[in-house]
Formats: sequence, C-alpha cells, structure tokens
Amino acid sequence: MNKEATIEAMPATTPASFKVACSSCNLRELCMPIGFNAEDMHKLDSVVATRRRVKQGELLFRNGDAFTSLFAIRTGFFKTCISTVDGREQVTGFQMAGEIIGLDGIVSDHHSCNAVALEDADVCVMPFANVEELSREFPVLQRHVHKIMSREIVRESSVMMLLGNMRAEERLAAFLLNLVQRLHARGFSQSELTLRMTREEIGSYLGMKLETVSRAFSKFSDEGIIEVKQRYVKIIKPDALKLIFNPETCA
Amino acid sequence: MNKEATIEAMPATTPASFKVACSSCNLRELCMPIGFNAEDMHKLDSVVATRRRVKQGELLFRNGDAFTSLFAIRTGFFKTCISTVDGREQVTGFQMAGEIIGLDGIVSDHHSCNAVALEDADVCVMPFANVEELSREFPVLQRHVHKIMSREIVRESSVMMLLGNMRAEERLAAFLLNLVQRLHARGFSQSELTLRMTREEIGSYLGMKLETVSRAFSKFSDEGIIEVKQRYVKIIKPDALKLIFNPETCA
DNA sequence: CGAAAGGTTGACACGTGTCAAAGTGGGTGG
DNA sequence: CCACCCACTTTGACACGTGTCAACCTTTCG
Repeated sequence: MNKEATIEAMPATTPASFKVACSSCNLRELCMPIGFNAEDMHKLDSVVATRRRVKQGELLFRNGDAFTSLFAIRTGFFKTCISTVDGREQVTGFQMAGEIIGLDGIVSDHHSCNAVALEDADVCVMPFANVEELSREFPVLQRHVHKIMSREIVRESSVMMLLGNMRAEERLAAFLLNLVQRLHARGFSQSELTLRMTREEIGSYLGMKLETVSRAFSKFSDEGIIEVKQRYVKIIKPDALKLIFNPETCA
Repeated sequence: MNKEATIEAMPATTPASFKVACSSCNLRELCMPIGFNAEDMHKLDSVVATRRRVKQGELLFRNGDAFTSLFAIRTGFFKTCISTVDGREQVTGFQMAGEIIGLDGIVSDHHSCNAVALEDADVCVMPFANVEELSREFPVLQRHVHKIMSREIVRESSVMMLLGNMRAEERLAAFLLNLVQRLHARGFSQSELTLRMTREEIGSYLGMKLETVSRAFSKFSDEGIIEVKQRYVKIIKPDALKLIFNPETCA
C-alpha cells in the first residue's frame, strides 16, 4: 500500500526545521519560480515575513478582512468559500501544500471569501507589498505571480464548465481525477487518497447536494471503478473515470 | 426614453478619432489606473501597440493560440467560451468596453478559451511584455494589473455561486442586474438594455438551457418586473429583481 | 419573397433535491 | 479505557425544477 495521502506526511520533509526561508524550502518548486541563482534566492527570502499556524476548523482569513498578504500553504489543506445572506455556501476551491491563497483580496483590499483549514495547517505569510516590490526587481518573480493568478482564472473557468454543463457523476469524476493529479504532483499515490473534506463540502464545490455526492460515490464503487470507505478512496480504474469525464475541459 | 444601450453609441465619443494612445482615450478611466501625471501618462501610451478590428462573429483569439497580448475593448461586445470534445460549450464571460480580455493565456503562454465578438468591435492590443515592463517601472500600473486579475477571480467565484446554488430565475435576475450595472457605469440607462447575445449564450453562461432562459424572461414579464421584446429588455421593477436575487453574493 | 436563425410555448421525462431513517466511526469525558 | 455522543455517511421514497422534444411564431437578410 502506498503512503497515505496526507499532506502532513509530505515526503522528504526534514523533521520540522522551521526556517522562514524560501531558499531552503522543499516546496519552493511548487510556489516559487525556478531560474533563480543563489544570491537572488536569498533576496527572495524576504518575500516571506512570517509563518502562521492554523488549526483545523479555524479561518486563515474571512470575508471582509483587510487584505495585506498572500499565503503560501506549507502543510495542511484549505477550502475557500463564499456565502449568501440566506446561508447558502459555495466552496470556491480546495487548496493544498505549495498553493497560494488570498488572491481574491487584491482587487478591493479586502478578502471576499473565507479560507478555512480542513486540517491543521502551516502557511507562509507573504505581505503583498513585498511581493510587488520584489516583482518589480525580478521579472521572473513578476511573471510567476501573473501565472499564478492566470492559473486561478483558468481553474475557475473549468469549474464553471463543470457546474454549467456536466452531470453529477461527471463532476465527481473530474473532481477525483483533479485531486489525485495534484496529490501525485506532490509525491503521493496516484490511485489512493484520503479526502480532507466532507461530502457536503464536495457537493458545495460541485454544485450538488451531499446525498447526490454519496450516491455517485456508491455508484462508482458498485461499478468497480473506485473503492470507497468514508474518506478513503482508491481509484481502481482511472481510465473508467476519465471516460466518464470524457469531455476534457478546454479540448 | 433613454438612449439605447449599445456600446457603439458610447456617450461623449468624439467622432472616431483613432489615436492609439491611452492618454487621449475616453475609456482610460475604465481600463487604466488613475493617478498618473501627464508625463508618465505618455510613457504609458507605449503599452498599446496597435488596434485591431474584429467583426461580429469573428474571433479575437481562440483556444490554443499563442498568448502574446492582452486586449482592451474600446468598442463592441465579446463572449469568452470554452468547449468540450463532445461539443458542449460554456460561456465563461461577457465583456464590454473598457474591460480587459485575454488573461487566461498568461499561465501557459497559450489561450485556453475563445473570444468571440458579438458585435463589431475595436480593441487595443497590449503586448504583455510591454505591460510587464511598464509594470516594473510604475507601481501604480503594477497594482492595476493585479487588481484586474483579482477582479476576474472574484467575478468567476460569484458565477460559481450562481451556478452552484441559485435557481434559474435567481441566475437570470443576477445576470440582468449585473449587465445594467455595468452598462450604467458606462453612461447608459440603468433600466433599459439591448442584449447582445442569444438566449442560448445567456443559458450557457448561466448553466441552463435556452428554453429555460426564455421561460424565465416570460415569467418576469408576466409579473410586470421587466418588459421584454426579443433582445430589448426594460427593467420595470429593479427592486423586485434584487429581491429574487436576494442573497447578495459574498454578503 | 423565401429561408434561416432566433425566440416562445407546451407536454412530458428525468436527474437531482428533499426528507427521513439508519449505519459508521472518531473524539471525549467519566 | 470504555462508552456514549455527535458528526458524517449511506440509502430509500418521493417531489420538483429543469431538460428534452416538438411545434409554431418573429425577425432579419439575402
């Protein structure tokens, strides 16, 4: 059995050496641009001001908070969500190690969503003023920041495709494939994962009710495509999943 | 009766003086940052390389095209859309004068959607290399670019809320309110508009079928909330529309 | 003037939501 | 350390909103 897909158990994590330095961070390749020499790399370290721990269930930031910083996730797992006055909630994304969170706050200087830790997390606080200042000095960083924002725009577009055009099972298949792909890029199994979110949160992200999510899981399980036990999921037939999600977004 | 809400009939448009210069553009306040002095403003003119005309039905760029430039819409109206291998289409947005289009291409150096002119259009071509170079020189422009991208991220989040949580009539109400609000910001009526897109395109954007869009229009009309005749829409009771869309996104 | 594209409306089907009940597992306090 | 509790999940029965299919109408344009 492959190692469990928990971010806490990141591979090659040296036993908690808590440097606040990108230059010595093993996630650098995920959240920072490549192509820096050693000297520049040390200048880059000044992007990150501090670290911050967020316990499971706690908020990294909430709707309305003043925006001052972006956050790079070191460990842990987040959801971002917005909600209506009448209590309906929309999960707008799930974020894992190496991903950047907080871009929503730039436009209005205030965050427009909540960021909730779905497991104990550790983030790098990057004051946006630092990011912008260093971006002016380093075109590579500038381009990187632009790419991160563009990537988020493209991701949201593909979620719009899911929500607007796909049926429940297609959505769940796409969701699972996306999750394992991102976990695999972080050194985890491409067939096994442990979900960090509830059925309700998955449903909110995918625009369906928790019962529908549960039914879709059961259906995939009955068909031998996946193995499910609560939060644990094993993908038995990835090709079958891809077939269900046949219409590759942006083909 | 208020003037018709067609972008071509922009108010205070001097009779087609076709300068390629932001400093003398009457849309500057919409797509460029404020707070530039006259001297800097002229440097800023070099962001825009050329102009480009796009006829109704033609594409400004298509999925897969190399990304080189952002485009600022001077006149005209666009939709951006992505499609699946099996032909399903998702409209990801409608863009009008003063708005920036092409941000999707930054992440991969290739566009990931199609941009189609829904009426004859005229755009400023801004080579992204120019934008980045000037951004390094002018923090105000840098911040502006970041805000534009962040605004797009937030907009897409609110569409996710629409698609994931709202019912057909709520979606259409939100859509109409958003459209008139943007048109009003450009000097048009806040109660009358002429749609530039078909029922099918509205439906694609809002995740519903054209028949459902049509029915929702008829329902609003029957209730005296709006007046509809084909593409012409007059909002009789804006408050009723807001009530239908009561859950203000991100409340 | 005729054809094509877009829009409206009706009848019916079907996917997903709703409501309810029961099962499962993890955390916590005695 | 165990037992209880609570949050989460699964499953079933039924309802309902929206999709599907079809017919007809309106407008535009060659």
